[in-house]
Amino acid sequence: MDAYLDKIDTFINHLDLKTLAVLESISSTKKIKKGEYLLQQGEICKKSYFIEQGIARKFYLNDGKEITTALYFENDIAVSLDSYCMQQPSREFIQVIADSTVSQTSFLAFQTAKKLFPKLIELDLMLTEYHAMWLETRLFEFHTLDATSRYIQLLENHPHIIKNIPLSYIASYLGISLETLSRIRAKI
Amino acid sequence: MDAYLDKIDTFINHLDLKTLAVLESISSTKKIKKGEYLLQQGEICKKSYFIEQGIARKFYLNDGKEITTALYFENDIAVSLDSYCMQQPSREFIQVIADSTVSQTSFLAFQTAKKLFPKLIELDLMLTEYHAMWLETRLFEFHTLDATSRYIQLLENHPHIIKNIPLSYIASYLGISLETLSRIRAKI
DNA sequence: CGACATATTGAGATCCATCAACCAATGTGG
DNA sequence: CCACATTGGTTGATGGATCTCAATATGTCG
Repeated sequence: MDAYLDKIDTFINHLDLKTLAVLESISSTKKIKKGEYLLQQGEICKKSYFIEQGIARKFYLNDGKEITTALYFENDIAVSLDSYCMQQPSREFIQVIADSTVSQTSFLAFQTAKKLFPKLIELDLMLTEYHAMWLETRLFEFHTLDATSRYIQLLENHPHIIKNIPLSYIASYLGISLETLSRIRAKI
Repeated sequence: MDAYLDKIDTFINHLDLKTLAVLESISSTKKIKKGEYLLQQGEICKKSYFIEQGIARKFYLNDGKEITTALYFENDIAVSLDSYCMQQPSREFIQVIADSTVSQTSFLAFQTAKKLFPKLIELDLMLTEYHAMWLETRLFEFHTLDATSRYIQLLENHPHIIKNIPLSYIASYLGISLETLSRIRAKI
């Protein structure tokens, strides 16, 4: 799947200057402090957030408990997919959990830009495909791996996660309790 | 999310005649007998399969056990996403589990057609977005619901499934054992 | 230092998988 | 048409993985 990221990268680097300029013009960089929210539950996700630097997480509330569904690092794009695609209120929160710099792009501006610069539709498609493949990988892990294996998998693929993120977020991202994760770590 | 399907439907119905004709020309309808495979593990997924009539499932082998990852009915599109997008060997099988009629579209032909008829890229994007949202829903269920709730959820959203599909497939689709599913059914 | 978030550890309960036996329906070859 | 295999489903007993509740540490930051 990294190959696909490369493909996307190459695609962007080969965009004509006008298209690149438009992309630039509809994005703006912003510094966000740890703990602040990019998106609140109930809001419509009107922007996509490219993490230039820092960490963010996406989560929702279930019976008052926070369930972390995604963790974002440098070069990841954070959106609440259904809210973004359908422009409906979001069930999810997106929160920055370390001081960060994000480049945000308005959904509407991007829609307009896509009409004028069709290459951007292709880009959107590739990004969405990548995200869908990532979701399938994650489902695969829930389907086949037990808690310990899921954690090891995470360790191997994203070693930086453990150093920077509270265990409680990681545990809920893995779909296990904080205590179980702690025990898993003690055992390894 | 049904609203999004409607949107896609509307989009297709408003395509210009030429684009529709191209879409038609690169697709072909085929009858498939129960048990036959649309895609085998190791093959590259070179086609997408629109189920006009019948039932199919997607699964992979894990330690020799079949894990069903998707169930397809009328109007669903079956592909092995990563194999299709990246044109790499598939980990998954796609098997027809009832006599079916499918309309298959070649990946390559579709790629070519998209170059000539950009509306098709938009269509592809919408379909991919829909699929990604579906995956998120499924992940949500694995994350928050226990076996019984997942089954009930399935019952409510897809009552036709239970009538037509062996319990063993449903169980593995839900990520539980056949026996557990049987007990859940007895209890409800 | 005190306060509050973060992490570890223990004990008991619960969910679910596994193994194994069994039943019912369907189909197949002789 | 019968004997038997095959497939799909149920049921019981047991063990393991993981959750929950609760107590106790270990930060970390004003």
